[in-house]
Amino acid sequence: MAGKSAPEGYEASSYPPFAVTTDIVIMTIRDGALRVLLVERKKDPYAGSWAIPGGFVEIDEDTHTAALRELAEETGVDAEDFHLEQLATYSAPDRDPRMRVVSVAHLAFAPNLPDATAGSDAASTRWWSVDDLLSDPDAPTLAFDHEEILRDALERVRAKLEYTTLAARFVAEPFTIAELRAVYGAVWGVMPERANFTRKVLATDGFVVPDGATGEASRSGGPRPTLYRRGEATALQPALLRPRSRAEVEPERDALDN
Amino acid sequence: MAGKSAPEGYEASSYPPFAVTTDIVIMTIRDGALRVLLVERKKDPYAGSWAIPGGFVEIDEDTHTAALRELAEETGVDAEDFHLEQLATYSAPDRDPRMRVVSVAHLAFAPNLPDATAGSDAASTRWWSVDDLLSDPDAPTLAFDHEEILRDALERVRAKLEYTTLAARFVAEPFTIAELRAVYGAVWGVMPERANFTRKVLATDGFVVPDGATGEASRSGGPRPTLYRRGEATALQPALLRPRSRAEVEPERDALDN
DNA sequence: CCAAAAGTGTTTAAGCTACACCCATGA
DNA sequence: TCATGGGTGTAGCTTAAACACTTTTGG
Repeated sequence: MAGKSAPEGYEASSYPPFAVTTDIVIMTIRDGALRVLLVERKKDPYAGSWAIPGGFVEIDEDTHTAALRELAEETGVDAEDFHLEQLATYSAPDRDPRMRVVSVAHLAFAPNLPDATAGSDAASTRWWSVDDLLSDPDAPTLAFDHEEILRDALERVRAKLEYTTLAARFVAEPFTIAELRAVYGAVWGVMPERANFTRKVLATDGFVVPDGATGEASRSGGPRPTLYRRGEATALQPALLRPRSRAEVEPERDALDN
Repeated sequence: MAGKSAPEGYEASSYPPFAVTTDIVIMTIRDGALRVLLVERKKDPYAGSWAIPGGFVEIDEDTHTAALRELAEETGVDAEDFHLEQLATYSAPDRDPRMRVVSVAHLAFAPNLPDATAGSDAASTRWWSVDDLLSDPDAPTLAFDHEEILRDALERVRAKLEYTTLAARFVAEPFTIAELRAVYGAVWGVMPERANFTRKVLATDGFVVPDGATGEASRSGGPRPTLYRRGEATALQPALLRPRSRAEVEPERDALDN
C-alpha cells in the first residue's frame, strides 16, 4: 500500500483509474465431458467470438460478490449450489482495446446446470467442451486473453482434483462411486483405475458418506451401486495423483509459475 | 468481459473507477528464520503500523511489471535475482478508508537481501520474522488487510516447498544440502529428516547440480560438504511432504478455499 | 444364461521413515 | 583423540498399481 514515490501513504487525489471486472470460468460435466459456459459476443471488439462471461465490479462490492452476482445472472441458478474461488488476475495493458481493464478471474463448478439460460442478458450462450476448445484446431479463437484464462483454469481444476475433494462438487447428490470416478476421467482425460479409486475414496474419511439407499442397476444388468453424498472433508491426504505417463516426457509447465 | 446488464459489450463511457495497487510480500531467510520485509507507515491511516510494501499500478503496465518496479525500489536489488509470482487479489470495499483500492498481491523470494535499503523512499523498513508476526501475541497489528495477505503468502510458500524446487531460490549459490534443508526448516517450522532429505534432493533430477568445489568444514570439524547450484527442474515428483503430525489433529484450513 | 458392472482380494513394486554406521576434519 | 557433521546403508512400514475373482442384476 504505497504511492509510487511515497510508499507509506499515497495521495487520494491522483491515481490511474482502472475498470475492474470479474470473468468467471463456469465449469460442469455434461455428456461425460468437462464443459465451460461461454457467451457469444455481439459487439466489437471480437464480435462473433466466444468469451468467458463476466462484468464490472461495482464500486461497493468485492470481486467475490461480483462473481456470485454474475454467476446467478448467467446461469439462472442459485449461486449457493456453486463452488466459487478466485483464479488469478489478468492485467496486460492492451488486453481490452477500449479501456484499461484489470480482470479478476474466478472459477466456478456445479453439477446439473440448465441448458443455456442466458439470464436477463439475451446473449447466446453455449456449453463448450474444454478439450475441444483447447485441442481441436477447428475450435474458435476466444476473445481477449480468454484462452489463457481458460488454460489456467483447466490446470487449476486438474491439480485440485488431486489433493482436494472438489470432484464431489461436480456430481448431483446422491451419487455413485462410478459417477465420481467419471468426473476424474472427464477432467484428467484418463480414468483412475477402478478398484484402487474405490478404495481410495472410501478410505478417505469424510470424502463421501453413504446415503443409505442404493441406485439403479445399469441397463445391461449388474448390482445396484451404493449411493453417497458429499462428506465434510476437503483435503485428500495423501493425494490422489493423476497418471503422469506423458507428463514426464514432454517438458511440463513450469511448476514455479504459480 | 461484460457490462452489468450488457455482458457482450460494455460501454466505454461509464464504469466504476478503481485504484489498482500491487502489494509485494518479499521473503528471505535471515538468521535461520523466514522473514518478510515490512514498511513502517508515516501517515494515516494506520500511521505507525507496519505494512507490506506496494504501490500504484501505472496505466501502461501490468501488475507483474509494477511489482518488479516496486521490488527494485524497496530492496535496492536487481529484480533479476528474484522469483516473483502473483498471490491473489484483495478487494474488500472498505480495505482502504481513503479510496476504492483493489490490490493484486505478489510474492517474491530471494537470498541475501541487503539489510533495509529503503530505496528512494525514505520510510523505515525492517525484516520481520514471519513466525513472530503471526504467532507472537506481542507482535504489532499490520495495516489494512495485510495480516490476511501475509497468512495467505505463508501458506503458499509452505505448500510450494512441497511440490516445487522453490527452496533453492532462498539460498545463495553455491550452497550445501544442509543450507537447503535449513530453508525447509525455517519455512515449515520443522526440519525434514537429514538422511532422507539428502537422498530425495539428489534423486530428483535437476533439483541441484554439483558445483565441483567443496565448501568449508564447520568450526568444530567434519567433512567438507559438497557444493551445489540450482538445477533446471521446477517440479518435485513425487512431492516432498512436510510432517503432518499436528495438522491432522487441528482442523486444517479448508483445502477448497484456494 | 450371458454380459456388464460393483465390490473385494491379492500380488508386487515403490517410496518414505527411522535409525545406524562410517569417515573426514578441525580443535 | 574427540566431537561434529556429511555421506551412505538398511529394515520395516505404508501406499499405489495392476490384475483377478466373485456377485448381482437386466436383457
